[in-house]
Amino acid sequence: MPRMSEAEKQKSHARILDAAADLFREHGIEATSVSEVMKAAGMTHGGFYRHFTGKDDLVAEAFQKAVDDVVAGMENSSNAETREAARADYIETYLSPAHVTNRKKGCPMAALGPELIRAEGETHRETAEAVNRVASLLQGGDADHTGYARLALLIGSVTLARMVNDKQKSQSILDSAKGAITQLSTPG
Amino acid sequence: MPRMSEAEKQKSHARILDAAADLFREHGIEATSVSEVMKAAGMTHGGFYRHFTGKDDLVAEAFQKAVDDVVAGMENSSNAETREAARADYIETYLSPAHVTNRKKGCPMAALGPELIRAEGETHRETAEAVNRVASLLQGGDADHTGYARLALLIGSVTLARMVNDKQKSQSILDSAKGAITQLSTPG
DNA sequence: ACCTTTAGATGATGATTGTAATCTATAATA
DNA sequence: TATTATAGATTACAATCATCATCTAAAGGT
Repeated sequence: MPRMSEAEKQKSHARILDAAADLFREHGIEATSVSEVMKAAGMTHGGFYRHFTGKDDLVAEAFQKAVDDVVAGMENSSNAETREAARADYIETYLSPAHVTNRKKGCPMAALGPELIRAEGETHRETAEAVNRVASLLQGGDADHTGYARLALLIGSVTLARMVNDKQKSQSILDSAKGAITQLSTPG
Repeated sequence: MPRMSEAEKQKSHARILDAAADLFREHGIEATSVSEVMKAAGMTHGGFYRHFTGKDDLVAEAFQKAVDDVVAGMENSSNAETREAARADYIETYLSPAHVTNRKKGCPMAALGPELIRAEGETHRETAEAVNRVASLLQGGDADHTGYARLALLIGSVTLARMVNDKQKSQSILDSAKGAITQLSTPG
């Protein structure tokens, strides 16, 4: 069928990236094959290497995209009058049952964290950068240093809520996190 | 070379389990092959199925063992005069640079959480149980419901500290977690 | 002492993996 | 319009995977 316009190639590229970001978050990076990704993107595996140098390259780009989407979603939050309101919105969404269930569209750090730790090169650098980027978005002001703790609480809670696989207990975990995260802001 | 006494068989079984628990935590479950585990245990891959029905079985047993070790380590903590002191010890150890570095002997929930979420059957049940068991050990009294939040903070913080791969930032994350976890006890 | 049982070794199984060479149809260029 | 460059399809590759059949040697019961 090829060849196609430059714009269409970019569309293919984006489709591969979207499929990869979803599949990686849902089934893990190691458990997802290149051909699964390509099939989900509506292509066969052969064309993959016209877009990426290898699977590692795909992982790096897909993770970056997932993080960008999450950050963008927070920055132009619907009713983000103040930055503080946007932050509260984000936390509310993060600690929702929907986020616990919908892994493939959820936080890439929570889904892939431990797997990314073992990554090297570009992926590794991006991982570290993503942590710092999101943590700084979560902290209150310059004097506030709770960004890391907030992010840790979010990531840890969603992970635990997914591990218990019991709606009621899952909700208890989310509630516990909500209660805790408010305590972190007010200086003790 | 076989056959050996029942006691020696159990020793082999334990060696396989130890090797698996280490390798899974260090490289992940999917990324670790049965023959890698057997080689680390000092055997060839063929004998594996005399001990386990399959890899899933191994995962379940190895995870259980890792959790048991962690819990036991907390319960007979060296200077565990009060239960509260043991808890404080555990948190201190958990939020140490050594724990961040030494993945293969660290918390199995932090290392394998997202991978275990996708597990089924026995492993899945054990995962849920482990969360509840450790969370209840972490909470103060009956009136205290911060166990989940504390555990989430621990798991999330070690994960983040491992993701940044920068000693200084890693330490900042641990410090942030220590500051946060003390705030969780005192009723706001 | 003989026989049965079995832990672990050896080797083969078929499936799946990441990567690459080759093909082909078409869009861009001249 | 004829040529060229290339996105994606097809097919092939060697490696690795989990699992299993078979072989072996030695331990335990008789």
